[in-house]
Amino acid sequence: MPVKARDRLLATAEELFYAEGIRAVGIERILAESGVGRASLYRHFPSKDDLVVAVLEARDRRWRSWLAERVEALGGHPLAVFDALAERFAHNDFRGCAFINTMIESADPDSPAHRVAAAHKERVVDYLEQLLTAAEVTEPALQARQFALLMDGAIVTALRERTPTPAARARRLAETLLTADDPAP
Amino acid sequence: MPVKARDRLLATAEELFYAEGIRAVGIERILAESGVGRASLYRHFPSKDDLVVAVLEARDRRWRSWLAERVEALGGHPLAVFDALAERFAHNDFRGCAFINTMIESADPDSPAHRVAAAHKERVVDYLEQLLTAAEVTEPALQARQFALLMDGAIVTALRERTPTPAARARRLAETLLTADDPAP
DNA sequence: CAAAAACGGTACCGATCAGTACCGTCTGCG
DNA sequence: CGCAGACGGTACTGATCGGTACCGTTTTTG
Repeated sequence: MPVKARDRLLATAEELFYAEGIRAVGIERILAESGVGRASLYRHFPSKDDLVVAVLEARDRRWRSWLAERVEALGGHPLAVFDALAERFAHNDFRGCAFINTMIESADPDSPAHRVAAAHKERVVDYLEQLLTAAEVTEPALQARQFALLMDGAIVTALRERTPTPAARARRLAETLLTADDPAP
Repeated sequence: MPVKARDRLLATAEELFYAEGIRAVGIERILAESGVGRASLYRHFPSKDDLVVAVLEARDRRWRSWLAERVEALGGHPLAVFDALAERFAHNDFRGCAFINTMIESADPDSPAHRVAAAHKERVVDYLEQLLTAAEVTEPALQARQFALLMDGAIVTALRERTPTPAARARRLAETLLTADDPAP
């Protein structure tokens, strides 16, 4: 057990929160499955909410760097984000977007968890805008939001249908978007 | 108090579940805000899960008949579904799609609530296919799933951005979809 | 009109929730 | 080597969870 208690807590909490939901997972479960003592948890995180925020912030960083890495590896084209999504949808432990799930579960928009989740999505939109600007697309800011809408639609649909195909379908939609708006009026 | 206890329970539970989430709302809250006695609740619904299912089934019927009515009133064109969505997004008590929220909150795909929510989405896809078939679109079955993806994407985005604009943006995406695939190879 | 069903209110159940306090032990570092 | 901080384990708190049992009253209905 070379890993520190704090890291084990974050890893266990992230796994359980993603798989079953934040509200559905009690402190007891996290303590049992991580092997961390009760006092140690509250020494690192004053409350469950603080643990939730820490988990989401870590996941935000990891998820976005993963996306950038995959897009890079697939050629750097904006459409590659949908190929990256398809990879994630294929995992059988896929359970949608942790940040969408958090915004839905933590209904209050002013709650810390909700804010962190919303901030993540904005950062993703910013990244998409960078990609689209680099690809010399017209109106990259607007197109980035269209891409984000397609990504979230694909994620929710994949969660519902339990297949990776929505990624390919969203990609086709994004293609028609780019080709249709290329010759601007 | 002309309304029966059962109806008041369904109405109160639906409102609270939608606004704050199923898990976040306890039986106590529903009893207090509906003015129904404890025994009466368990006489009509053996458990909270049964109440949840009954609420979702009622909402499914009402939501789909509302959509059909709005689309009819807006001319019957498939794209009208996005105009209907825009109306819903404008309400300040909009909190996304109750069925998406339920599938996320009730993570287990085999749970009764999750199944009812998934069944609702399938019925919406069926309705979209009818609309697209009537509009003589090529491959209506596939296009219906594309429309559903765009609807869910718009709903999640509207929840995130807290504006009705994602409906218009999803509609534009659907338009390019229809015009691009009209002249099939 | 009277029997029956539906009703609202209250007390209670065991289980679980997040969080606190204190314990003895282990470990890394000066 | 010694000690300070990090650690795991246990016992406990008050609050709340879903659910049961029983109360007397109101409303419906045959």
